[in-house]
Amino acid sequence: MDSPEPSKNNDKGSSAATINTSESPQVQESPFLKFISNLSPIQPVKSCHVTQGFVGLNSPPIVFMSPRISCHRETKYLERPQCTQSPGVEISQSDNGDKSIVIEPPYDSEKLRSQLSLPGEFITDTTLKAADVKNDENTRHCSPPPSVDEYLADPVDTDPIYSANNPDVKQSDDTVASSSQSKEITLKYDDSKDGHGDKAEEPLRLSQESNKFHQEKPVNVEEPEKLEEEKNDVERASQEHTNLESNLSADVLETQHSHDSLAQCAGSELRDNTPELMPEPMQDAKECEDCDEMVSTSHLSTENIPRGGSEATLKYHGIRRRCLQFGEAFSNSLGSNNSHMNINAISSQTKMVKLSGPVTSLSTQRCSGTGNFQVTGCKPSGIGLHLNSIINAMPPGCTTTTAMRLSDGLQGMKSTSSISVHNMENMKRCLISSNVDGQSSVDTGNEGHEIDASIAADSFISESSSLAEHIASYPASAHDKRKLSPTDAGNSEEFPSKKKKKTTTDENGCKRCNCKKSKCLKLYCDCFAAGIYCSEPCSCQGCLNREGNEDTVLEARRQIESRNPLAFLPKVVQNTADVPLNNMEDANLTTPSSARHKRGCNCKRSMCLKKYCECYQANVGCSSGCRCEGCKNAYGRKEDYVTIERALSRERLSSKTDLLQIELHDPHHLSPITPSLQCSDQGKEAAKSRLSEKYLPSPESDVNMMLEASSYECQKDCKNMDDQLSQTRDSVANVLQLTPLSYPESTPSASSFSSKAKEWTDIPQSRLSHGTIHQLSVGSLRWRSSPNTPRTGLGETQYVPSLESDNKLFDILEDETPDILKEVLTPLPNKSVKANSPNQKRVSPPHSHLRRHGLSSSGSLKSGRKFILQSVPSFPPLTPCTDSKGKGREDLDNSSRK
DNA sequence: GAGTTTGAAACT
DNA sequence: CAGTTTCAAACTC
Ligand SMILES: [Zn+2]
Ligand SMILES: [Zn+2]
Ligand SMILES: [Zn+2]
Ligand SMILES: [Zn+2]
Ligand SMILES: [Zn+2]
Ligand SMILES: [Zn+2]
Repeated sequence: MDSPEPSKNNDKGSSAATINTSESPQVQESPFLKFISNLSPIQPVKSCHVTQGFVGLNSPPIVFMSPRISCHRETKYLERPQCTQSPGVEISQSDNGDKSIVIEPPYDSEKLRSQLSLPGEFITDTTLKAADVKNDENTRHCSPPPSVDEYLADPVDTDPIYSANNPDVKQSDDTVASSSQSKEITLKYDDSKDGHGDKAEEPLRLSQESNKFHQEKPVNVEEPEKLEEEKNDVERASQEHTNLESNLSADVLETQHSHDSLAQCAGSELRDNTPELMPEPMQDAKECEDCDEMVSTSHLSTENIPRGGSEATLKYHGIRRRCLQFGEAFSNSLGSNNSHMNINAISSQTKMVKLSGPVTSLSTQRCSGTGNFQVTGCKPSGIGLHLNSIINAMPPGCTTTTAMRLSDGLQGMKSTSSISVHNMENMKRCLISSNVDGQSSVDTGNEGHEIDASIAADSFISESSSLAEHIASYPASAHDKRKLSPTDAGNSEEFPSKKKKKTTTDENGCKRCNCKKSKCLKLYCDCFAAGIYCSEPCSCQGCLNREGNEDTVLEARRQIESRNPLAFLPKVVQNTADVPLNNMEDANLTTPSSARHKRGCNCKRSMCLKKYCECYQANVGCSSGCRCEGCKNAYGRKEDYVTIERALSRERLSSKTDLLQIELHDPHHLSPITPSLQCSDQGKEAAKSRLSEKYLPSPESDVNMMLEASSYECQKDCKNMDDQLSQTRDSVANVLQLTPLSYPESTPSASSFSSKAKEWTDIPQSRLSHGTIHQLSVGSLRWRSSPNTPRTGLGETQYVPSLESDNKLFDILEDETPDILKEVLTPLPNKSVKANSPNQKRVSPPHSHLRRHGLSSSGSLKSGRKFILQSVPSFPPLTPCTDSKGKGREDLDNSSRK
């Protein structure tokens, strides 16, 4: 599990810096190499993941059951908060693995594109650091800004987007450091991707090379410093952000255009996430910046700092990547196989985490031995820790975003593996921000750099099975140990400093539990449910969900799992369609829509317009699996979803063969298809976009569950990270802890989980591979073939066999659409909103964005639809997003209700 | 901050 | 599997 040997070697040499060095040397040479380098970080991880991945592949539950690797165990620890890093790592690993194994050229290109596009957005959103700003500027130059809104607009889906986009972002950030170069680099990547596109070789190369580059890029110390300064001026940044955002968005768009497929996937995610991020990020960013600065100054060298910023972005990227990866995997037969592998690994990892709960510490220690230094090792380990850390940071509230965050974190971890303290801090920041919702984007600015690499890596990893390996490696990372040792533990409740917030949301924006009777060992507890240990911010009474009680916690988990094996899996799953390169926007739209709850909600009075609704809280629309009454879910109505599914199913049936052929022959042709979006313009649009994008298939069945369990691991990592930080800077440490230092680790871990979960879901599909693939192709075909299909389909689709429910819905959908449309109409709100909601980071309701996109993007088509498991965090709450998003709908709901 | 509402989780 | 109870968050005031 510790597999990340390579990384370890690097790490051992020296902390973060060493890592960079090790990798950097080779990479720098060519732009391609840079791309690769970005990706590369993942590679090391890959190896690790792969091993794990294989182990855990098949049965997620197994993961819990068998802790193979000590490392895994470490990860198990939930420390959570810092999800960003760890997730990122895992993702990266997964990506790498994928690449190495199968690699699908198309995917890579897409991923890259998506990443690229995302970064810009993130950066803009985050407005975090100067670097970000620079990036933005760069991006501006490169690309036209038009679509910025779109990204921002879709707050909900943002998470996935981030993951996908992040990688790009990171790159951009790095480039930013260099300044102008960033654009070029991204472009280069795209080009390379495009050129190689289909070839597996490229992906592999990328991963390796990317690693080098990653290290190198991060290395750019100069930028980091700048960033720090800028961070100080966070407020300024916020102002700038707006500007940047526009710029970034433009950039992103450009990138996306180049890489249609990737961009699309990422875009959708980004949109969703970004909105969320936007709002909170500002606040978080400020805080984070302070922290970052502190950290950077004390511990991190300039290099690290930049990474930190990037880390945040990375988190998101990781998520995105996952999506992308999955999608890619689906598209390619090989990819599908790989996805399975990854998934398994993930599941195993998660399991490991649980089991390891106790064990974890040991494993982590081992890994941690390498500690910060081990790049590779750290990454993997970091992932585990990340999850925990992330979780800790964002736990309950963050839920939806958490998954994203986690993934991001993992990515970040991976990319930065070497990062050490700065990264950690960054991660935390990121986490926090991410937790908030979209806000994370603010911080992410810096993160973007890392993210790019991590993202790419993630995507690759996911495809191959590398994820597992990566994950395994995690534990090794020192982070876990440190966190654990310190104690995180305890922390939570007692520590005075941090906890201001009894309320669910942490300062960071992360939410914490307030359990009084459940001892935090039941799913009633958000922390426990998220797979993370309770921490400082928690105000729980009689809490047994602490690091020290690993055994107890594991037992509780096992019991619950025995009842419901899916209990700790990610609640939200995404169907991602492989978006054709052409329509990034569409992809974005799709992603958001695609995500849905596995179980669905059972709302009777809330109309799915308030957070009482899990779907809404997770920023996802209701689906056929929901039993809600009078659903008005702002993210998507059940009816709409149903109708779409039906239509799709019909289309599939009718045109499967045709479509398949088409896709095979001309994957790229898709473009024209936009129809669905256009058609859907009105109320139904949203639903269509979702369905179409996603794929109709019932989310549950198709979508796999993500594993959240891993969160514990993350926490450990986070703790370790925290510990380290604390050592170096007490004052800073305090701050971090309060905020959730989960640091980078936390996010990564989360991401890892999410990624894992995704993998799981994917895997089944992959196994089904042919079947799933077909679907994808079909989906794409659908769009292409019948732009109108959605509508027509809807009307006709009623038959749809697959759909269990909901013919009625179908009808209804048509009528209801207006509300949605309204939302859609208001495109800007999301953007504007994001920044604001201080209290919580709410993700602005996706609809507007999505729909906008759908409408605007017109063209997007999704060549293939894949179900991606987004790792939607088990906790939807994480995000702050809810507010903004929720508000719109809520208002409506309220009025409607009474 | 107290009190109410809500729907999931847990239990029967 | 349904019905009920328990629970903690979301929401309201
Ligand atoms: Zn609790
Ligand atoms: Zn708690
Ligand atoms: Zn607790
Ligand atoms: Zn609902
Ligand atoms: Zn629902
Ligand atoms: Zn609903």
